[in-house]
Amino acid sequence: MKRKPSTEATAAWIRLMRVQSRVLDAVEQDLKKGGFPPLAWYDALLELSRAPTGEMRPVELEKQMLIPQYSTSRLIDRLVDEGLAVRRECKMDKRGQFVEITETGRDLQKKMWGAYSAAIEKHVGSKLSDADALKLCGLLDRLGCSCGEVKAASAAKEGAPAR
Amino acid sequence: MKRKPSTEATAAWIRLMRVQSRVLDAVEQDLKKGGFPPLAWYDALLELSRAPTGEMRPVELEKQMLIPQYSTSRLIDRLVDEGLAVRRECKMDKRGQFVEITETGRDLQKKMWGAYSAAIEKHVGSKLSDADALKLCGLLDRLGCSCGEVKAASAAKEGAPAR
DNA sequence: TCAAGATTGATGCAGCTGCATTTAGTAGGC
DNA sequence: GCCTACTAAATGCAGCTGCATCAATCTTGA
Repeated sequence: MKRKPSTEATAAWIRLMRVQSRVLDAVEQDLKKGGFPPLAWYDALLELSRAPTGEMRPVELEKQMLIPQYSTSRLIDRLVDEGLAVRRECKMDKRGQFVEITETGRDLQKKMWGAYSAAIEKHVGSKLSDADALKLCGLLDRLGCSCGEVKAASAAKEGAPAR
Repeated sequence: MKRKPSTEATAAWIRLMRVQSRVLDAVEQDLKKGGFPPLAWYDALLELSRAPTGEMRPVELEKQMLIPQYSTSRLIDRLVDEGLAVRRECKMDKRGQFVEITETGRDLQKKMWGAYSAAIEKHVGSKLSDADALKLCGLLDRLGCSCGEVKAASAAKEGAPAR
């Protein structure tokens, strides 16, 4: 069971870890400089804003964002504290609730997309041709442990979820 | 300044974030199941074990691992608490110190490499041919914000640093 | 020689994560 | 109806991260 990975695989692993961390840091840093909250907030706001009614069950949000339950719970807390979302009771299921994005929340999501998209362009787009970006996608997808595909189209218009 | 990135670049960004997080999780999970400490500990032990004298200044460790100063300081605390390293005073510079890996530390590093390398093979190696792994390296390197190259050779023999 | 500035390492604080547990409500079987 | 099993969400605790700051020491230059 030992010394199995090839040097190539190991090198790919190292780069995957290093480069992701560098690029993520750079993007988060750019957002912070713009006075914006962390990326996770953006992801949540984006999901909420995409919901046809503007509201979602925490459970759904959790599935969309691929983060654990407690994490969702606390993220919602923070959004609500900042007035970016509100909790609504769920009459069909009294255990549950709905989370609805506010106008402030929608505004912030849009403003963040400006800074966020600029950061993606700066730290990814400008360093890779479209063809190479596609190649990278293809290779990365093969590593994705059967993680559902992300349609490029869905990300293109209004924002991109991370994680 | 808005809506700049191509859909290809955005898709690459999303996958970079998602896949890295999945793969890292999977590897960390495997290590945890084996009863081992987190990857960061491994990285530190590896750097220390590679030092010709078995000891390093925290500042050097910091530079090697590309983590912030306070993070190094606390990581060393934990290693020392667990008997994996010891602090030694530095006579040339009384502000500073040396950190030396213990035999226990060396043993742990070696044992961890068994589990770690198996995890790399399982989650990366087995999903990519060597040629594709190299392609992936090439593409990722272009995103690396002038981060120093990692020689494949240095990683091959005894372990691979993350981050 | 001595003050100003840089460097080394530690630490208090706040926020976030994971884990386990708790609380509350639902649903199914009998 | 009532007991059990399940699901939705919240929360207490520990550990880790980032940020700012601190104390101690070293270096430099006038």
